[in-house]
Amino acid sequence: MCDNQTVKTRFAPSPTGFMHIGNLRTALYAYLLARAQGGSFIVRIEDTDQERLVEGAVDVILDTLRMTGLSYDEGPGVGGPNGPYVQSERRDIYKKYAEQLVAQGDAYYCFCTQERLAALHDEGGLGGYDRHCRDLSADEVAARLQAGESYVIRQKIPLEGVTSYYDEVFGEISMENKEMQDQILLKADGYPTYNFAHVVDDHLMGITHVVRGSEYLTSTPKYVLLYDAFGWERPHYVHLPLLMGQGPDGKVSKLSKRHGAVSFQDLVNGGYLPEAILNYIALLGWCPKGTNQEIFSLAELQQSFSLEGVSKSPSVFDYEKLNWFNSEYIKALPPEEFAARAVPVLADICPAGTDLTKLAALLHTRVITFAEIAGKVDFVAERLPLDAEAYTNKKNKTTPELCLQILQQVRPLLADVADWQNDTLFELLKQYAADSGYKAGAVMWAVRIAVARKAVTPGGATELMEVFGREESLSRIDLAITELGA
RNA sequence: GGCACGUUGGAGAAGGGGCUUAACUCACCAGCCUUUCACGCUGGCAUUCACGGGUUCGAAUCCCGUACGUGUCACCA
Repeated sequence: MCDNQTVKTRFAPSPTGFMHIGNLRTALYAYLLARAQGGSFIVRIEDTDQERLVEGAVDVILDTLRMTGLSYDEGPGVGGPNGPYVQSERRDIYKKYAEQLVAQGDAYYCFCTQERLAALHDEGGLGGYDRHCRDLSADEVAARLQAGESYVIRQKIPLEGVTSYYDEVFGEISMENKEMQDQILLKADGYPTYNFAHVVDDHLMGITHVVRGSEYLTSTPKYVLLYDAFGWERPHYVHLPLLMGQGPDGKVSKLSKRHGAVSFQDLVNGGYLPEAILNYIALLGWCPKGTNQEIFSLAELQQSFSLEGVSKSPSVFDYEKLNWFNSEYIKALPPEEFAARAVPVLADICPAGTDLTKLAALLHTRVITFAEIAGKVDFVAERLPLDAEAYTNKKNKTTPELCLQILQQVRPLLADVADWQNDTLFELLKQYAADSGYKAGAVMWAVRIAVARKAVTPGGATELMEVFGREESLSRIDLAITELGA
């Protein structure tokens, strides 16, 4: 074990084009584990699958880390003493180590064709590779290599015995060697597989804690065998419970696209704040000790994070709870900041003369995501078609007829208001209600419906009039009177 | 199918032999506040910890089995 070293973790994503939320959480935990103890955190790009390369995918990953504040000490863009940090640029390294393993007798050349492998799979089913080339003679191997035959290098797994390792969250994990395949280390195209490359790199880069999803829990014995074969010190393993999604049928499975927006960028585009997303996923599979706190900044997470709080059981990603976090973060935004983000959106859809700052203020406590804004102010952007029945309200006992009357009486009063402000308007209507004997609620209802032309609005009658401004407000009331009168 | 891991309310979860008549949060429901909605506030929401045995004076907590779920068995990571 390596207790005296400082912790060094890594995030090693494949550039697949988007940042899966589960991946982000893995990155977060790896980051937190290192930072909580003053250790370092590095990023490595695992692009050994040439067929799955996606243009610009690395930038997506790096942008996400930047937006979430997960800073790294070594990696693409920042460099470091253990580079390069992109696996496709390290091919010579893997080849060298793979050959070393062959020389030691812990790996072997395999010349089996893909067709043979496929046939094996078709007939036998679940047996896997039959180790056909495991015991080829040295001469035969040399000859076939000489002849230029295509080959891969496979790991020579012991036929008997048990391999176990200790996982920091799941505990002791044991696996019978006979359950393991002689997995491919080096592919025919010269690239290493994940199974091999990550072991070599983690060792060379000095990684002390391997943090990754629990889908690797049962393949880790194979990796441990590799460390042992090289005589390298094994790292600590930290497998994280899976992130699940719940389908419409109620069934849960590994969170994937069929469950909706599952990438960081999808969520951001959906109006979620990076801090809210990060905060939420931090709590999926981890719970702080001795506190019920739920709102955490990245800095606070760094302070509180520890492995003991990591759970073993998978957790279901819940958009409702994410919504709650997001609305909390939005409410916590200073008004100016909220306005700075909302006003540009509003400016695009609202007519000139609208008080956008006031509108933004009304929206501040009523919005769950920024993406919702447009839908909430549609009534400002245009005069919505309005059914007279909208004037009927049970609680305030209003009817279209009553509202017409109120509007007709209130309209000249409003026209005389010099100071077109919420407070002034509100006092005026209240006074009118007192004078006329109508319930204040009824008056407000009539005016609000007339002005907004919508049943549910962000803000009350006079708040909305302030947003609309005098001219538009009176004009809308006139329209309402005409419509109700007809 | 083999192997591995998991199982506390609709979701996230605390609790890890007596302090639990099982915290807290989301969702949901009811009420209050109120210029609709939202915000905010108050209260409700598992007599029970997948099930069955066992250990113990005592179990959600320890042991065994069963069921269910998920993951994994690629020249993908």
